[in-house]
Amino acid sequence: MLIAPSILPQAFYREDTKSVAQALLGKVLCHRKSDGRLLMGRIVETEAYLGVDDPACHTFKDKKSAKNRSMYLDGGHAYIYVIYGMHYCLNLVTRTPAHPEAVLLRAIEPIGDAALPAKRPAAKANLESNGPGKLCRYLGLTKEQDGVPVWNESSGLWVLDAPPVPTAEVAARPRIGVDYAGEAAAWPLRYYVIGNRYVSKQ
DNA sequence: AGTGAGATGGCCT
DNA sequence: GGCCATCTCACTA
Repeated sequence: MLIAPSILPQAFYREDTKSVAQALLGKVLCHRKSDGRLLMGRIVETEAYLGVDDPACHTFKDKKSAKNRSMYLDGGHAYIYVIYGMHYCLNLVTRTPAHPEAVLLRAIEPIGDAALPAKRPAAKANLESNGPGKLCRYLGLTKEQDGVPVWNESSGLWVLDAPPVPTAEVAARPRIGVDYAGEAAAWPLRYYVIGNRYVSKQ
C-alpha cells in the first residue's frame, strides 16, 4: 500500500535560501496543464539567488521592476521570466517579501507521464528537461504561471515531498551564466545530484 | 571537445 | 540601443 505523497507546505520555502535549494533536490515538481495532463519530474539541479546582496540576483540592491515583481511575493510563489526572448526560467521564491530571494530550477528527471517516449532521435529522447529553458518548455510553463502559489494543487503547479538526496551525492559549484556578477560568479550556489544524466552540465 | 553565432523579446538606461 | 540565470546548430580540429 502506497502512502499518498504530500505537497511541500509554504513554510518549506520560507527557510534559508541555500538550504531550500539543496532540500529541493529529489523533490517532485508537478504541473497540471490546462488540457488535464499531469507532467512531473524529479528535481536534480538548482541554483540559489540571494537577494539584495547578490550581484547575480534580479533583486540586487533591492531593485524592483515589472519583471521581478514576483520575487517580492512571500516564499512559496513561482517566479517565471523570459530570457533571451524565447525561453522561460522557473524559480521558486524563498523567505519573505523583506528578503526577495529565490531558487532557480535548472533540471528535472522526467517521471510518470512526462517520461513518455519522445519523437526525437534516440540520443536526445530523454534529454528534454536538462536546462532551465528546456525544463519550462517540457512542463509547458509560461508567464501564465508567474506569481502563482505552489503549496497546493489549485494553481496547477506544486512540489511533492520525497526523501532527501544524501549530502554525499550533492555537488555545490558556481552558478551558470552569471559571469557578469564579479566575485559572486564564483559563489558555489549551484547544487546538483552527482552523476545524474539530466543535470545540465557536470 | 570546444568555440561561435543566431534566434528573439521584454525590460533596462 | 543593449543586455541577458538559454539552446541549437554549424563550424574547426
